[in-house]
Amino acid sequence: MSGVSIGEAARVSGVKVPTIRYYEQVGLLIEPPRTEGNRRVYDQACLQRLTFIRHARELGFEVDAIRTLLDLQDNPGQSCSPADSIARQRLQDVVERIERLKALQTELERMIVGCSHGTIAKCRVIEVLTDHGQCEHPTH
Amino acid sequence: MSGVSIGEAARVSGVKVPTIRYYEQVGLLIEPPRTEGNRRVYDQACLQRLTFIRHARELGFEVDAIRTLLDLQDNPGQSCSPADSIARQRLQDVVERIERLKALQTELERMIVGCSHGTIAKCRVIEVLTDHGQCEHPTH
DNA sequence: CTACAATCTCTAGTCACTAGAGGAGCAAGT
DNA sequence: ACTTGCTCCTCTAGTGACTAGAGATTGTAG
Repeated sequence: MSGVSIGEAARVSGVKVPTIRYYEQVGLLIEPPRTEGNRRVYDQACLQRLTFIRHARELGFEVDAIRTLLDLQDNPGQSCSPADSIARQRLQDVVERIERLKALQTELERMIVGCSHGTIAKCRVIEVLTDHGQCEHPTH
Repeated sequence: MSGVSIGEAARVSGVKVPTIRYYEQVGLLIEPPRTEGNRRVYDQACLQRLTFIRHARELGFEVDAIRTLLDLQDNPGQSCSPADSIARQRLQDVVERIERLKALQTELERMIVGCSHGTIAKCRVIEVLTDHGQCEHPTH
């Protein structure tokens, strides 16, 4: 017992049905056993794995990184430093992205606040986009 | 005079050569005139348009939004409120993304700090990913 | 028995490029 | 004139992580 259909697996894990099939296709999930009628049957371990994947994806880990993390999870005796470094790499990524987005936020706000809501001819939004010299952030 | 090659246009605008051709293909740029030897020739207006596109892309506007912004720029008599609302939409997007990334940052930091650098069996990174209940942020 | 939902496989589409093949044009040096 | 090497041309296919849809089959509730 305790085998569930793909639909049920989707409901439980929060991963959509086609996405589950996709994960199987790209090798994140091993091919599950089938019923006589050729339907996939998922057991508890598989469901956990799915939840793991969903969670990791939500944290922005790439599928490739997740593959490595899953490999590590499957071999609990190893050093966890690869997992640690993947997570650190991801954190650095996130921090950098936040920085860049904050710069964008500033610039967008300047554009919008400066707009006097008249015609395009005097639109600050268009103007800033046209003339890059008006940017305060030299990052781009 | 004043017509430049695609390579020169790329250098001036900061948009790569294949990307320029791509923009032409998807209709952001009109097809430029050609030399006898079939090479594209860009004039000043085209270069400005390219810079406009690059800048807008750097601010994260989608190609579709840029199409609209370019249309607006071409008709300067109109109200600028569509441009304004595209920019506001984009700003909201950015702000939301920052929020989400900050939550991720927190969670990644908790994962990493909690890791005692032993084996996978005790790895906090893997543990948190496996057991979603350990998340503080209920957003996912 | 008959709807209807859920599942199956397969292909193609998304976005904004990027990479590469295979060929032609062009400018400078020998 | 010739060669070297750069730029340019078109075209197709690949990226990541799915998503959408067609068309067929299976399972289930009334």
